[in-house]
Parts: sequence; C-alpha cells; structure tokens
Amino acid sequence: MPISPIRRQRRKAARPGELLAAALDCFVAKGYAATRLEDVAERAGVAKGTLYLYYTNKESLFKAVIQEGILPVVAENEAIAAQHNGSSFELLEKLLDNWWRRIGCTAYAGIPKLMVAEARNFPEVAAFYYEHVIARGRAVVGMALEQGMARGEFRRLDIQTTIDVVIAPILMLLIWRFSLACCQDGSADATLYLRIHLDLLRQGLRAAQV
Amino acid sequence: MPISPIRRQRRKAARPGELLAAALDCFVAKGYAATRLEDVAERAGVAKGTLYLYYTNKESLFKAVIQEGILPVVAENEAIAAQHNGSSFELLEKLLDNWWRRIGCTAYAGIPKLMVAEARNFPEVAAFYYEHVIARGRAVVGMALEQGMARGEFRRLDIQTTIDVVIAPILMLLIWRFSLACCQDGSADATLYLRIHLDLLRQGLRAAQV
Amino acid sequence: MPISPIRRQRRKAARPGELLAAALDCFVAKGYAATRLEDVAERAGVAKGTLYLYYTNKESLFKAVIQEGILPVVAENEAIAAQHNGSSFELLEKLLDNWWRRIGCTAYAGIPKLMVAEARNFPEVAAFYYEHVIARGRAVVGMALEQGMARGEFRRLDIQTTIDVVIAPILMLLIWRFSLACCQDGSADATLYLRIHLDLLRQGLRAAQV
Amino acid sequence: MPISPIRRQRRKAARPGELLAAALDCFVAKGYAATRLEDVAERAGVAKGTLYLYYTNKESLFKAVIQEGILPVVAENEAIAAQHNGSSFELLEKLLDNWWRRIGCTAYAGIPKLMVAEARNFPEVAAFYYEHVIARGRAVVGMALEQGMARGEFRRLDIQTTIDVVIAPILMLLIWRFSLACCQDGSADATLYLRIHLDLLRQGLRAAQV
DNA sequence: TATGAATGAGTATTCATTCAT
DNA sequence: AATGAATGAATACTCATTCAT
Repeated sequence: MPISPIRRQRRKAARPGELLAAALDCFVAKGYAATRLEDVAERAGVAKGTLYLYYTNKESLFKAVIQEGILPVVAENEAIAAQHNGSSFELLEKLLDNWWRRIGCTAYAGIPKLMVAEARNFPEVAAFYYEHVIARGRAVVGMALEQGMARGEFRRLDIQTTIDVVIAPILMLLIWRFSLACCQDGSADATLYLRIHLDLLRQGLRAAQV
Repeated sequence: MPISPIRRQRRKAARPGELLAAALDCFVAKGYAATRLEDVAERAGVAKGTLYLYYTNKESLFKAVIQEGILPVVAENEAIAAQHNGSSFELLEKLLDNWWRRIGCTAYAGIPKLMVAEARNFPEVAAFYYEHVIARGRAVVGMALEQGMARGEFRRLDIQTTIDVVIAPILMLLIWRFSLACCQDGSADATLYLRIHLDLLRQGLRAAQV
Repeated sequence: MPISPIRRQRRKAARPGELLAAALDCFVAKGYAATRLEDVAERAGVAKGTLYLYYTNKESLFKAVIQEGILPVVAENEAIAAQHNGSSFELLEKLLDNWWRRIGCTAYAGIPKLMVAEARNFPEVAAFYYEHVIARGRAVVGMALEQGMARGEFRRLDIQTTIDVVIAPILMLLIWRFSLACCQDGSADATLYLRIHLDLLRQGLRAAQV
Repeated sequence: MPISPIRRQRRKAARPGELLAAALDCFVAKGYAATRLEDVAERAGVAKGTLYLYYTNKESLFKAVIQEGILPVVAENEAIAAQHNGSSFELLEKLLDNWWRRIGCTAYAGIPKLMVAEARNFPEVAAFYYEHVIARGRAVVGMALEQGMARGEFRRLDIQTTIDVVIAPILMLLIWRFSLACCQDGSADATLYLRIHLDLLRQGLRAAQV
C-alpha cells in the first residue's frame, strides 16, 4: 500500500502554513527589510525557489503573513461579546483575557510589533490590518463600554478614546516582548500585568455610587 | 571678508544637528534598512559624501540619532519629581504631561517607534536606550507610585508592574502616531486621550476611602 | 533531458577554474586595486553576482589566484632534484629550465610580478607564497649548490646568498615580461637569456682546476 | 630682523621635494591605487588641497615621483664610464657598486618596484622610465661589455642579452627588498649578495686563457 | 513540484578633486 | 599660498528574482 502520494499530498497542503510560520518568525525577529528570503526558506526546510511557487514575491509573502496570521482570531472576540451575559466589566475582562491567550501566547504574538514597524512602508497592508483587526477589536471593546455606560455600570467618557486607552496596555505588552524586553532583567509577568491593568480599569471605570 | 571663516565654522557646528534631524525623519518614516543614506543627505541638503565626514557609517548615524535624540529630555522629569510637592497623583499627572509635551510634540516623538522596530537588530543601541531612557523614566514613575502608596493616597499594587501599566498608554500613543495612525479616519485627539488615561488612573489608583 | 543535471554539475565544477583564470589575467594586467570584479566576471563570461557564489570577496579571490596558481608546480622541481644523477651543474640547468617551461610559458607566469606588486598589501598571502613557493624553490637550488661544492665541482661560496643570485635572473625575466617589457623594441629572447645566464653560471661557479 | 619671509621662501622652495618624498614612500609601500592623497599630504605635513597647488592630480604626482626620482642618478654612471681607465670588469664593478650605493641605499630604492608594479597602468610613465633609466643604464653596461670583449678580457656573448643577465640581480635585489623581503627571517646581506654576483660574473665572463 | 545556479539592480562606502574662505 | 569642508563618480557587495534542469 503506497502511502507516499497521500503523504506528499499532506505535505503539499501543509507547505503554505510552514512557509508562513517561518516567514513570521524571521520578519518579527529582524524586520521586513533585514529578512532574507533565503533564511525563510532554510527555516522552512525548502529551497529558495520553492517559496516562489507559493508566493509571487517578498511583499506578497509579507501580506500573507499578516493576513493569515490574524484570520484565526478576529471572529472569536465578536462571538464572546455576542454570547456574553453578565456585567460589562466581566465582558471587558473576558475580551482582554481571551485576546491575550489567543494571540499573546501564540506564534501570532509578534504580528502587532511587525505591523507597527512596517506600517508606513506597506500602507495597504496596514489598512487591511487596521480594518480587519484593529477596527473590529475596537468595535467589540466599544460595545462593552457603551453597554456599561448605558447601564450605569461605567461612568461616562468619550468612548472612542477610552477604547484606545483600554487597549493600549495590551498592545504595548506584545510589542514590548518583541522589542526591548531583551534588555530587561527579569522578564515581566504578563499575567500580573494584565491583572493590574484590569484592577485599575475596574475601579477607574466604575460610575460614582450614589 | 573677515566674517567668512566664522560662517564656515558655524556651518560646520550646525551640520551634525541638521544631519541627525534628517536621519531621524527618514529612519522613523521608513525604518533603518529602507532608509537610503542618499535620501538622508538630500533631506539635509548635502551630498552623500558629507555624511561620512560626520558619521563613520550608517549604523553610527543610527546610534547617534537615538542617543542625541534623548539627551535633551531625560533629566527633566527627574527634576520635576525632585521639586514636586503636592499629591502623588498630581506628580504623575505632571510627569506624563511633561513627557508628552517635551517628547510627544517634538521631532523626537518618532524615536520610541524607531527603537521598538529596530531593537532586535541593534541590541547595544536598545540596551543604551533602555538604560538611559526607559529605566530612568520608570524610576521616576515608580517613585511617585511608592510615595502615593506610602501616604495612603494610592492603594497597594505591585509597583514594578504598575509602572508598566501606567506608562504603556503614553508609549503606545507615540508609537501609534508613527505607524498605524495613518489608517485612522480622524486622527485621535492626544489631549483627550491623555486626559482619559489620567482620569481612569486617578480613580483606579485611589485607595479605598474608609 | 536526463543529461542536463550532469551538464550543470560539470559547469559548476568548472567555474572556479574559469573564474581564477580570468581573475589572474586581470590582476596581472592592472594590479589588485585597479581590477574591477565586474571586469573579472565579464572576462569569465558570468555576472558579477556569480563571483560571490564561489569566492566570498575580492580578497579571497586574490588569495585563491595565488594559492591555486602555484599548486600545480611546486612539487615538480623537488622530484627532478631527487631523481637526478649527473653533475650538479646539470641539475641546476634542469631546474632552471624546468621552472621556465612549467611556469614561464603558462598562465601562471604573471604570478611573481603580481605577488611582488601586492606583497605589502597582503602580508599573509605573501607569507604563504614565500613559504610554499620561494622557500621550496630556494631549497632545491640550495641542494644542488651544496652538492656541487661538496664534490668539488663548484667553488665555495655562501650558499644562501648564491641561491638568490642564481634565481634572480629567472624571476626578473618573468617580472619583466609582465611589466616593462612592453616598452622594449624587440621582445627579448628568453631562451637566449637563459642560455647566457647558465653559460655565465657554469664558468662562474666552476672550482679552480688545479 | 624678520627672517620669516626668507624662511617661508625656503619652505616654499622645499615643498615639492617634501611632497615627492612623502608620495614616494606611500606609493612604494602601498602601490599607486591604494595610496590616498590624504595620506601623502599628512605625511608631508600639509593639507590635502595643498598637493593640488603643486601637482595637478594624482597621476601627475606619480609621474613626478618617477621622473624626479631618477634625475639625480642617471648621468652619474655615464660619467663613471667615460672617465674609467682600467679593466672592463673593474668598470662593471664600479657601475654596479655605484648604482647600488646611489640608488639602493637612498629613498629612490623603491622606484624600480613601483615602476614594475604600475608599468601596465601607466605606459607613458613606463616608456619614460625605460628610455631615461633603463635604456641608459643598459647602454653603459653594454659599453663595458663591448669593450671587454674587444680587448679579449671577456669572452664573446650576445651583448644585449648579457646586459640583461648582468643587471637582473641588481634590480631583483631592490624589488625584493620592497616586496617579499618582509617574509624572510634574516634580511639578506646586500653587500654579500653583490660581491657574489660580481664574483660569479668575473669568472663567468672571463675569456678562456690560452 | 522542487531545486539552486545564475542574474543584475540597488546601496553603502571611498577618495580624488574642487573651491570658498 | 594654504586650508579643509564639500562633492559625486566609482566600485564592492547583497539579495530578490528567474529559470534551466
């Protein structure tokens, strides 16, 4: 029984993912320009030319890294928000926590730093990222804030701006880990960081108890 | 006729600053690798070769951009903290506000994004930046927090981690402006952003009133 | 169809030799610094980048030119000396003659001039050349002289210095051909030159007949 | 009494010589291409621009180095030959010895190596050198040989070729000292070398005593 | 499909040369 | 005459991309 064609099939199907994973690692570690396609190929265990069978050039590989990298996650938080019943702050907690667990602990964790570093060189990719990740992420957080304010659970603040303030520490946590964290002595404890962020938010957002 | 050598002298003295300013703009806009020294020279209004009269190579120019870019500011916040009397939160307010006004509104505003983007390619520069900017900035904020907790003005939280949470939105604000901000419709209002961050913090840090 | 990979293989195996030949020609004609790698590539019928697939940089190409250029020849004279029986002067004759025919008439003829011209810029290469070519060549000539003196065929002279005097006209012949020879009207007759050198030596070295 | 204008005058008159001396050193040590005019200027103790007040460009400086470098010597040997009375071999001895002492021990000693190394890049300079140094030097040696053969002091050999054989060890001695000599353990004894060369020649040239 | 040898456009860097002072 | 700041042409080297196999 010749299993090999099936395996080859499997192999072929797995290729794009392997290539993207290798590319993501390289891009995050060294930036777009300093990443040599030869390194990506080597890390993926293929020859340089093989990359071009799957992606037309370096830029399209970069786009794919960003785009594929976020597809697994974008919808989840929206589902969480839709299904949630409970306090608005509990929803915020769930959202930030989920985002951390589903992005922060995965291979995709490096994408925000990568996107930030290259946004100005790849405006379309940045626009895509903004639209499909940032905007949707902001929208969900915005919903939680609106709901909380409507209910009287949160005090009234400008929502669009508050969204940014709420999200910033999470983004910063990721960016930090892929940039200056190497200079720190003890690597910061992400769990503690998130807990304190939420602690401050809980009390900070709370509406004045009459 | 007799003033000319002086003029020349003046020109030569001014050159490094002009070159650094041009380089900072380019590096921030396009990243280290994508910045061509020819562009830097052109923006500074000199020829390519002139750059090499002042900086031995691209890397040393980059280092100078980072190092010179921060020297003007590091000490200020420390002075503010030393001179402050008033509540600890007022000190935090002053610090964040000053940092914003002295960095965020100047040409140096792009440095954090640049440093974040290139930290892994220039570990020594990152270490220098961490030691001379980040560490000192964190220390001042840490002092304010400690003082506030000691006085009973703030509730007790892990200080090192709280520092990061407090600083993160400020860093993120700058990074954002030099990366994905271009994708946003209305550019966010920094003043409002800072106000809300401080609002949330004020209430979030406050010790329980018995 | 099936022979093609072999052909490619053959090509790749032949490349280094073709590149070295082209580089030797250029280096000898124009010197190290004035030789542009693009010219070498063009002469070898390849693109600039191809050179770098085989030699890491200009200097390593230069080293390879010198080192590969002499490997073919160094051992021959030693073999001749080992096998010789006959008068010591006949051995000297054989050695000089062989050296001329095996180096002087080949593509390697330009190496001594090249080495002389660049010795001070590439001390390690010069040391390598001295050790593997000059020293061994001197040793063989030295053996012939010692033998001749021991037998009473040659008169007694300082051997180390006599070696240099004996070899000098041969080296000079090569160096001349690749430098000032172009200014001469009739290019000198190398055969006659060697004959006269040996004629003078035969009589000059002869021990006084009692 | 203001001596300064005189001194300045003297200084100015001395400049070309100082510049040539510095240039000769640099050219000999590193070759034409690898010599930076800035180095020449520094060695001469002047600014870069000053060089251009005396020589229009690098090439003309090189030409001057060669041409000035030999002017002091060319005529001497001719005078020696004209005044000589005594055996022809004694004349040869005088010529070689004088040449060694007047060139070999001076700063001009490096010129032959320099000329050899750059002859192909500067054909006109080489032609000049050939005509004014080589040709005249060969002519004087040729005269000695002819005279000796005519007198029956030397045996008959092709004169033009014999000239080259006689001169070669002297040239090689100089060339060697400015190239591969650095690789040798004990630097060769030039006096001994010349003595042996002449010893071999004396006996080698001698006509058969009937 | 997959390979990797070959290509050549693009950039950092050097240095002879100029010229305002 | 002398300076040295400034220039820009020239060249080593890199790496994305192609294509014969």
